[in-house]
Amino acid sequence: MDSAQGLHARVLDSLGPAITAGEYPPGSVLRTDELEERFDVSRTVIREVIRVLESMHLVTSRRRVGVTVLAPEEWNVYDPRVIRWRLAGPDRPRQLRSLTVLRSAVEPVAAGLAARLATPEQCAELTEHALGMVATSRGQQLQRYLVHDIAFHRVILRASGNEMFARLGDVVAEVLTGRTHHQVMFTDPDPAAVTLHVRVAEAVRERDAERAEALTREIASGAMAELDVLAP
Amino acid sequence: MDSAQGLHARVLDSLGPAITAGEYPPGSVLRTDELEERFDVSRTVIREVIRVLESMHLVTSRRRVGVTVLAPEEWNVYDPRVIRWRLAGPDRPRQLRSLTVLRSAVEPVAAGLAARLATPEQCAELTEHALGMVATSRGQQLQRYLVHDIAFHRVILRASGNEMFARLGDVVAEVLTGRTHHQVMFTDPDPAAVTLHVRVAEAVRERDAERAEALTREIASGAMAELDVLAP
DNA sequence: CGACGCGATTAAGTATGACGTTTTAGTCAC
DNA sequence: GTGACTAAAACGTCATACTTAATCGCGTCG
Repeated sequence: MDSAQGLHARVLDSLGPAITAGEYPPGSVLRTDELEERFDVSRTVIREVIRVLESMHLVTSRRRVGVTVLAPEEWNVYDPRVIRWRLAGPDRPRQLRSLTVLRSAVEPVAAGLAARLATPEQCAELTEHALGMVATSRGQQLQRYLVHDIAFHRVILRASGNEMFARLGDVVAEVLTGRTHHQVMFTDPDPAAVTLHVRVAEAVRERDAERAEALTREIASGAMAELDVLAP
Repeated sequence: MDSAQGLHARVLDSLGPAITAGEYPPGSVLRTDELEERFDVSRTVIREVIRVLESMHLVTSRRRVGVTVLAPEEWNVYDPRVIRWRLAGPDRPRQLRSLTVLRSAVEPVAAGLAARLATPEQCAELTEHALGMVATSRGQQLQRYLVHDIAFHRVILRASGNEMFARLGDVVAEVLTGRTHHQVMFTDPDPAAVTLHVRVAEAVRERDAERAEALTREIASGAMAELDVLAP
């Protein structure tokens, strides 16, 4: 997933998760030359990493003091990398909850907008993926089901015409992927959820914003309920 | 607002807005040594700036090619700085629209959650700021009104107990501030909106989630309507 | 005895030159 | 015309020297 093509990327993908995992409690101080030695890279690389972490508000760098780890409330929790790191760490349940609540707020509104704004092509994509979900919802084809599920939600968010909603596509993908991979999900997807997706596609196709929004709200409720079962 | 305490910060606050303003169309290529000369700083500084811009997905850096400006769809539109830059540039109307739609999706849900989870202290703060809004809603006290308005929405978002909602406090503040400063708002705030805020505070205090959510939806509708008047 | 201030120290910030690495493009041979 | 090989261009990394600002401690003054 993380290609880590450069040295700084490698260091970042090591240090970032460590911070979001709470290995360095807020207020901890890191010194650049210490990190230099720890990762066996030059100062250039460390400084670039620090700058990026700083831009995520994970740390703050002050002269004569060092690089201080910030409190979680300061973090840029919308940064896709921060989300991914937290999903991979001990904060995972809490993060999943936050994201699911966010989804439950955004996706219904997005679906309503999509019903008004979706292009014929997007309607077609939506239907296609909904049917794809139906087709792969039985017989341990979770992997392929997931692809359609993600694509479906992506299209909804994109079709809403709101760039900020569209950008949440990655977040939703992360959540759905996480659900499939990390969680014990031996059983096939809930048939009710599958049906709901089909009906959302229908509502959007028929430009019925109210219904699209209401149905998506149901999907979101389902996701919340599922969360109560699977996350502490 | 931007203190720009370091060289890299200064360069960033010059290059970032230029990119989000579309001065460098997607696909444009910047070379580091060219930037070095343009800003009269060392490679160290330029490289750090590039790394941060890269982390915002504003640009991508490839060997033998240079630093390529990415398409707006790629941008991390949730990064507070990107939001600020876009609000300050020609993309402002579009950005305001996106943010207001986002608010209209999130804030009602946040208010509903706040009604269930707000601490007594937060309830008190809410009431205080609602009353503050009432007190300053007449007689050209926009500046002081704004403070209470921002604080009110911040408390709602924070009281929702969702860290991702809480993080939108800055965004809302940016939008509300922008409305007051950039727009021609000679008239006093809409009395209906003020009343709605008071009633939301009431609903939260009485733990009436449904009502808090519905009332906040009305506030959001108002903001959307106001936008139709003021943004192209 | 306490408060204020000045200097010394420390760690980040900046500059610079050298070298490595990757990717593209151009050329030459077949 | 196609292939491979080479050369150049731009970023990536390293090492080092120097600058700047913040903090700590010591000393002086009130």
